[in-house]
Amino acid sequence: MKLYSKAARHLVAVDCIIFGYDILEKEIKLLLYKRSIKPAKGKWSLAGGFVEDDESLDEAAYRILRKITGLDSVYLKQSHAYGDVKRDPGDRVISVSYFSLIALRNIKKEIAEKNGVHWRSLSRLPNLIFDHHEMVSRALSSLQAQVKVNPVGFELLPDKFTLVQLQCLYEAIYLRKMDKRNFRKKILLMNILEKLDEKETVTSKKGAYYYRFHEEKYDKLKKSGFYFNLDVN
Amino acid sequence: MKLYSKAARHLVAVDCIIFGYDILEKEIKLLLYKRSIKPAKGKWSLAGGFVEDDESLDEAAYRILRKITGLDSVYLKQSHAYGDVKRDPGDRVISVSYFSLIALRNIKKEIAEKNGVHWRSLSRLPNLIFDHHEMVSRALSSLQAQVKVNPVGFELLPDKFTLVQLQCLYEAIYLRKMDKRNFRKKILLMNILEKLDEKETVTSKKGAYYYRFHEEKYDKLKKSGFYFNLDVN
DNA sequence: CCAAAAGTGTTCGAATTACACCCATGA
DNA sequence: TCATGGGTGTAATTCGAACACTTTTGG
Repeated sequence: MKLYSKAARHLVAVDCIIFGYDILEKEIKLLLYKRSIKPAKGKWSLAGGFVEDDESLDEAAYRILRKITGLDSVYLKQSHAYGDVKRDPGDRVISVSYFSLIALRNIKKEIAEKNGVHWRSLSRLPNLIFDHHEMVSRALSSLQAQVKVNPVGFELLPDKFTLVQLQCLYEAIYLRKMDKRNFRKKILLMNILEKLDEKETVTSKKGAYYYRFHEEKYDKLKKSGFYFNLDVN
Repeated sequence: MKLYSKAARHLVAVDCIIFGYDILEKEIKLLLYKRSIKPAKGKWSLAGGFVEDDESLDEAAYRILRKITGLDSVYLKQSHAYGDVKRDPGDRVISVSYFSLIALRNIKKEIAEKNGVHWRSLSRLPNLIFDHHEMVSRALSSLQAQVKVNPVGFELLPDKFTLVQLQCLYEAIYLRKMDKRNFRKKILLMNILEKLDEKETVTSKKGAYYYRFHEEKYDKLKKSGFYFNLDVN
């Protein structure tokens, strides 16, 4: 049905802020690519695309994410809608931003490189087109708020990770150091991690035990009124 | 410029979740109106409208708010974008929701009634069209999160208010009772309220002192690293 | 004088912070 | 054997929760 025929129609895009965590460099990275169309062709940009007639906003975001990363089931959350009339010099485009968390290693290199995408450290971003910097900083705030209150940080890590790695991830997200003993105490007391027998022996001689996020435990706890909260000095 | 000529164009609307606080009934109310166009003509709806070519999303939301309430400078914050293909049976419409806080008394009755709008208690809402219920519940969550961390609750009260009124407002937002002594202790210790000499003597014989939100104090404190936090048992 | 609402402090327990040394191991 | 990173516990403090009586005054 087309009952609103007189109203204006707009180009609507989605832009994806794709966060990854580099476990070696201990840095949050962003997936950027060099824009292939005019205007601002060749400039650094978030991954984005126009919303089609037959897809929802969420579906559009997934489509773009899948196309660029080759990944299927990833954490994806709407962040904010940007609607300034002149935000895109190419035309009036309303854009809804999404942020996504992916484990760096999972991304298929070939697909990524074929699409001309690159991981760039959050702390040394190049200039981005349009209002993409604003999108990033808003998404980072959302990310910081999210990981405090939901166990989504694990999305950025491999299945098996050490407590040191987990802490480094949180430090990278919050841009500050945390106390090792307090951090470990808090996360372990939650009882949502499973300690494995295996050790990670690359970064230290002694080796650090691997842990795994135990989703069933977490779901059960959550149902019985438990709230994840990882907020340490 | 029109550089993206091949992409699909969409109707984009904004819908406003307008919260008011009824200081007498101690209830949060929502400004609803009876839809005047097909489909769902005559059904209860949020205040909304299509985004024009020459206005941003924020501007569109302000325009609608102004038209419906006659008010100019109100608290308005983007909440979420809704993009399901079939969310509106009239046509494919992408809608960005905004929530707004206004002091009930400020609204100009004539304008409101001329527009056929009505305040409805949040706890006994009628059926709303489309996905407007979801918009409301998401906006309520945002409101709850906001008033915890920012002094925006005052937007829902008159300039002068008593501590009892402030507490009742918080209780209405959180849907639970709070401890009187702890509440007062916490808000007063923040040192962002100004106690007036005047008393409110309608609801009690003794009378309750009026307070005012002292914005300058708050701004100063905020600059020096203070964080508003009103989270009481 | 009494009903009704405003106003006021203290105690207890839990959570958060601060803090420094031993352990295991490969080179 | 020693350098490197992993792992651990306790004391002090702060913060949040629970809780009940006095005050004022109009009718």
